[in-house]
Amino acid sequence: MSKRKNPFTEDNPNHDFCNFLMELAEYEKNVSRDIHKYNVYRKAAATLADYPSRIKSGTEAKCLKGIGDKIGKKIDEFLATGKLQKLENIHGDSKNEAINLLTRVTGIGPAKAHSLVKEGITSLEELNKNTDKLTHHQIIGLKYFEDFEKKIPRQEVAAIEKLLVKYIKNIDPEYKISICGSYRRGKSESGDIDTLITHPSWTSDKVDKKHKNNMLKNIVNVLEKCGLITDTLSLGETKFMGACRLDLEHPVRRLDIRLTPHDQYYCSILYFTGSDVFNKSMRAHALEQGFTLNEYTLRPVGSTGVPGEPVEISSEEDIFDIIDYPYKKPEDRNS
DNA sequence: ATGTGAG
DNA sequence: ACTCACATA
Repeated sequence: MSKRKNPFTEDNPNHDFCNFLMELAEYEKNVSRDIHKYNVYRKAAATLADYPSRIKSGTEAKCLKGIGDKIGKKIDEFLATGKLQKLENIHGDSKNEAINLLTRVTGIGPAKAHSLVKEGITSLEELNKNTDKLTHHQIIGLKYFEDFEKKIPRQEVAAIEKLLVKYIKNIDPEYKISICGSYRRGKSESGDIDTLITHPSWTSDKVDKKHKNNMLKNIVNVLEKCGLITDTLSLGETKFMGACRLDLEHPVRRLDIRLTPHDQYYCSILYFTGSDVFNKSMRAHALEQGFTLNEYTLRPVGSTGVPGEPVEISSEEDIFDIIDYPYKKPEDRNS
């Protein structure tokens, strides 16, 4: 997923409160470097997003978990004036605006943004003149700044998927390829392309490091040769992060490829299909049934709390069955 | 080894 | 929450 900020776009009755709380959260994380305040604001926004009716006052809000005096006051101010002075002041400060801008470049986080601003680099133009201060990842992020913020239409992801499958199966038809994320959940637009690949010959019990090493590198090499992959942000044994493009008529898109052991493929697919909220509730359900579920495996949890050996899984449905959770098609996992 | 960043 | 990759030291 891309650098998105506000998951509360739903038509919930308190969505304007959620918005300003998330703005305050971003400010605390990126500018104040205060991760605790960031978490406090996010928690408050999350509880308000869950609340089914419109909040009428700060006092009412304070009854909710995660909302205290300070946030209650802010809700009152917002109800009375339609804005927050604190936020107005933040937006009026060009240093804050610069940090918020720079942070939108992939690879630049709060720490790097601060050091750049301290050196007087506050715009993309300035950044372009100072690429010597950037890592490779950050340079690519800058190069495609506009493209990377564009949403990807579903049919374009489908076209890229077709090419990925064609080229990779051409290396070895036994590769299994699936694009997860919001695309698999049926969304009409995606932020990036999250690809999972496995091969029956590679399972987690085989610690065949050299072989594994070359598998992903080979795939990336081929995709580069045919012009689909345009840039590499990072490339390890199991994870590629980079950029691709359907053709010259289309923007450059963020592409991630993960190579997963064959016996862990379905847990990975489940995990990377999301949504985050769905994953959380499914993992919670698994725990109630005495299992622990993660990106790799489903394991029974003994009375001692120590996880046992992974359960053998041969489809996504298996996972639902074993923990007795009603099967949900990817399209129904959006919350 | 440690910090930063991504997902 | 947790893992991975990369840069720097």
